This record gives sequence, C-alpha cells and structure tokens, in this order.
Amino acid sequence: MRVATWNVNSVIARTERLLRWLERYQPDVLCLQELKAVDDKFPEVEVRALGYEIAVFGQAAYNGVAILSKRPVSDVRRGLDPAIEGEDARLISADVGGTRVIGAYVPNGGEVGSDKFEYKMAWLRRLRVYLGEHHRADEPLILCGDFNCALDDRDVAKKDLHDNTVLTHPEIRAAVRDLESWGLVDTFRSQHEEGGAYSWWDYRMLGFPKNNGLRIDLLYATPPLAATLQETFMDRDERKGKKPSDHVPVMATFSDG
DNA sequence: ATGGTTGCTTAGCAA
Repeated sequence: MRVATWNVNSVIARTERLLRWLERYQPDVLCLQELKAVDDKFPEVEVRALGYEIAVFGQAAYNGVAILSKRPVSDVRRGLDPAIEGEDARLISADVGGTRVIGAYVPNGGEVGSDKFEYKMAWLRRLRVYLGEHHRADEPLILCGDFNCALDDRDVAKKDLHDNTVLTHPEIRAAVRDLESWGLVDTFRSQHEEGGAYSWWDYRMLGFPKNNGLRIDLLYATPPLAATLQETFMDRDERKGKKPSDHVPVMATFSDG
C-alpha cells in the first residue's frame, strides 16, 4: 500500500498538479492539507475519474483537509471533536482496508508566545488525547500531514534562520515527540537518518533556489504497520516549475495489503 | 533583516 501526504496550498489553484501527480505515482491513499476551499469546490469529478474515493472536510479560505483513496473508505470522522461546531477543518480520518488513516494540518503557530502559538500547543495536546481515546498503537494506523514542526537540526537547512521559531521551538518539538511516544514511527526518518531532505520551502526570500528548506510534513505509522515499510520518498521535484505548492508530497510504501 | 511571495477574497489575513 502506497500512502502519501501533501499540503497543496489551495486545491483549486493546484488541481492540475494534483491530477498529474496522482496519475504519475498512483498512491493508494493521499491525504491533502490546506484545501482553502469549501467541500463543494473540491475537484471531485476529476479526482474520481482517476479512480479515487474522496472524503473532504473543507473550509472557506483557510485550512481544509481530505483523504483520497483507491480502496473503499469507511467510518470517516471530521475534526478532533465533532461536537465542536465551526472548528478549524484540520483533521480527517477514515478506515482504508483495515488501516486507520488520519490526515492532520497542525496549526502554524504564528509567532512564538502569541495566541496562535498557544493554540498550536493546545491542538497538539488534543491530538495526543485523541489518539489515546480512539486508537491503539498495536493496530495498523497512519498519522500524516503538515505538522509545522521540524523535529531536529537534520530537518532544518539553515539553522540560524529558524532557531526558536514556531517551526523549531522546543515546546513544539516536545509536543510532537509526545505524539511519537504514544507509538508512532517517523517513516521517512527511519530510512534516512542523515537528514538534509526537506518538504517545505518558503515562497519568500528565494527559499527554494537557496534550498532553505525544512522537513515539516511527516508520515507516521504504528509499529505493526512500520514493520512492513518498504520505501519512503519526498518528491522534491514537485516544488519545481510553474505554480508549485510550497510543500511537496511525502510518500511511504508498505508491503501489507 | 519586521523584508519577501502566494492564495483567498476583495484589503487584509494567514502562511
């Protein structure tokens, strides 16, 4: 099973790139973040034509997440707490062929010490509770998405430019490490210990030409699923050409199912 | 370095 995650930064602006990427890599599952569109604006017809079922949790202008799957999808859940109406569309999960797939768009956090920073911390803590309440680490589960966190220096190209920002702050890193301690394997890191591979480059300041990148898009798997991990890949080439997202797809291939 | 770029929604915000 091939699973991927991609912050597309507007599914409307990125529709052509999305379709071409699906055709090329044929993932069984793709989690999308930052749709920046309500459900009705999702390019459903085009994506279905490529053989995908779609579960969308959209929002106007900001956020928005989706799961695309070639295999049947069931038990779709939207949000960390469906009882809270009008909450940011940042989490969607579904059963796909016996694996629970959770797509997450962790808040960016604005500036360290801001209200947005506290919201990010609280959201990460809630996600940790969500895992504990709904799932078990001895069952096959994937948690992937834009975590807005570079876990250590190997995931930061220019350390001096990013020290103590919301993407590298020790409190944020500790909160994501706490998620890991529930029972999650960082699939890309498990196969690429050396670092220096990135998933996001700022549009500003010539981020990509200067390779001022960070690895903030992660694909976690629980141990029973990680034991079947075959291959991991971050599609750096997707950042090239006209109108790229500022993030690239991250993919993992498992031998099970 | 309080810049820079992109996208949504229409001038300001978020990233």
